Amino acid sequence: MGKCEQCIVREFSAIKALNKDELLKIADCKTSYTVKKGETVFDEGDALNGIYCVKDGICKLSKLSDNGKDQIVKLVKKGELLGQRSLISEESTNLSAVAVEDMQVCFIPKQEILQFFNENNQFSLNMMKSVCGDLKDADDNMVNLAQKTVKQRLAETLLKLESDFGIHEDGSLKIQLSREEIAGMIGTATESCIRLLSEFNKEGWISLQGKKITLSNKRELQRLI
Amino acid sequence: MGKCEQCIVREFSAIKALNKDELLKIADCKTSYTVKKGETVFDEGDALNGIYCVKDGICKLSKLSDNGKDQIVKLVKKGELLGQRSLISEESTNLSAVAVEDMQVCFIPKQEILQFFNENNQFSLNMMKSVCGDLKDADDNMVNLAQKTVKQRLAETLLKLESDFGIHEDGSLKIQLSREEIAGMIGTATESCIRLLSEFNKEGWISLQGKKITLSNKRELQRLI
DNA sequence: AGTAAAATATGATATTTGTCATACAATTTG
DNA sequence: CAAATTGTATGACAAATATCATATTTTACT
Repeated sequence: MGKCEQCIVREFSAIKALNKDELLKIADCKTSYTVKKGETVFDEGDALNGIYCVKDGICKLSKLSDNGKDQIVKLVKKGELLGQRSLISEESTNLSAVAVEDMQVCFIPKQEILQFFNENNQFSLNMMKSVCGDLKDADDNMVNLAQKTVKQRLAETLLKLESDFGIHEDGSLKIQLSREEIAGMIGTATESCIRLLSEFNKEGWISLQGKKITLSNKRELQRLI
Repeated sequence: MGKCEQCIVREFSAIKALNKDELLKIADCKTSYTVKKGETVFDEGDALNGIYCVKDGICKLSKLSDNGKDQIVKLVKKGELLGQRSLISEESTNLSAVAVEDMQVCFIPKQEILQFFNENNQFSLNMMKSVCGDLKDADDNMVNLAQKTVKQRLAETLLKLESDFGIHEDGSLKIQLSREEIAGMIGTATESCIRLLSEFNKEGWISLQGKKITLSNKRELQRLI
């Protein structure tokens, strides 16, 4: 079993507030495993018995709408935690978590976390900050969905994907999402998303090579927003 | 200065975790005042030096979009706190708070709250739960904005206004919002909102008498969603 | 490699929603 | 109380977006 003390992503979440002893306690009770691209970490409505620490990879948090479409609420990357809201609220999850690329995750049982809440104020405060950050993002997203056009949202999402997840040496976005997933992020029909990507491509703002997307004119994309 | 110990809304928020002494401390440093309908509690971008406890009345939390429209993110009522996110994140507010009806609010300085975070775990936990509740609502809202039609969102909003704020003896919604505000909640143009309200009225699902709205066929409204 | 399945692309069309114009009603103000 | 302002209502039209149909390309699978 890996030592949390030496885990690279230790510093990226509320966990950074834990001391040596506390980290040893986690290392002792955690379960590490791999989640392949497309596999589910948890499903909407599941009762979680703990939280997940994402050691590597990316997953999407999404919610199935009545019309059968999956709305992506957030992309979670290396270093972040999964399932805090559900644990804190003592409710089943309201979102599904599905790997967008192969992941390594560690599951930490509920009771450990609850104990840290009681014993380590900085841990609680960090967790609060993290949830507050999510809330701010969600509010911003709401305003975008309500008030901006699909075109604007697509441009904004592309820029955000680049700044959040970076680019390959060839300049293309590191994160690879299907057209359907991108549509699910911006809240539109898959066909509309494809159509607009084609349009952006024709305008020369982006270039498409299969699934690869390269932002070739960020200034113009920015101007759209 | 009023005693927080005897305040009716004490039980409705994270504050319920505070003991007698802690309540006395708040009572000692808080500032109570009135905010008239239409007046601002704080503006987007303001740096807050504390949080507000809503003793009476309702306010809207909204964000101004680039297109000049105000998107309402949440309605805050009696008993709830205002400005927690900003305080916890140590950031300026991302939302404006404007009274929808006359309010009585108490301002509690930042340092008091931060001290409670350090000394009272249950208070921290309650606050976390409250923020998590907001996050869940925001996620649900995002999905609705992204995947449902304006008609569905209007029906849902009307039903929610009734269940959250109740009705008068004559059956009409207790909370009175302008058409523009309702439009700002569901994320649509004011004219579209007015048009749909007229349509609902003609269908006999609601009845309109001036600003008063009565839900006369909730089953049909529910069916729309 | 060859076939099936899935993802991407694009056209045609329908529907939804926004915008602009204008009228009317209600409310505020002097 | 009258005038002015603001809010509500409705029509006509334009724009944005969804839906359905159908290719085409890519990927997955023996």
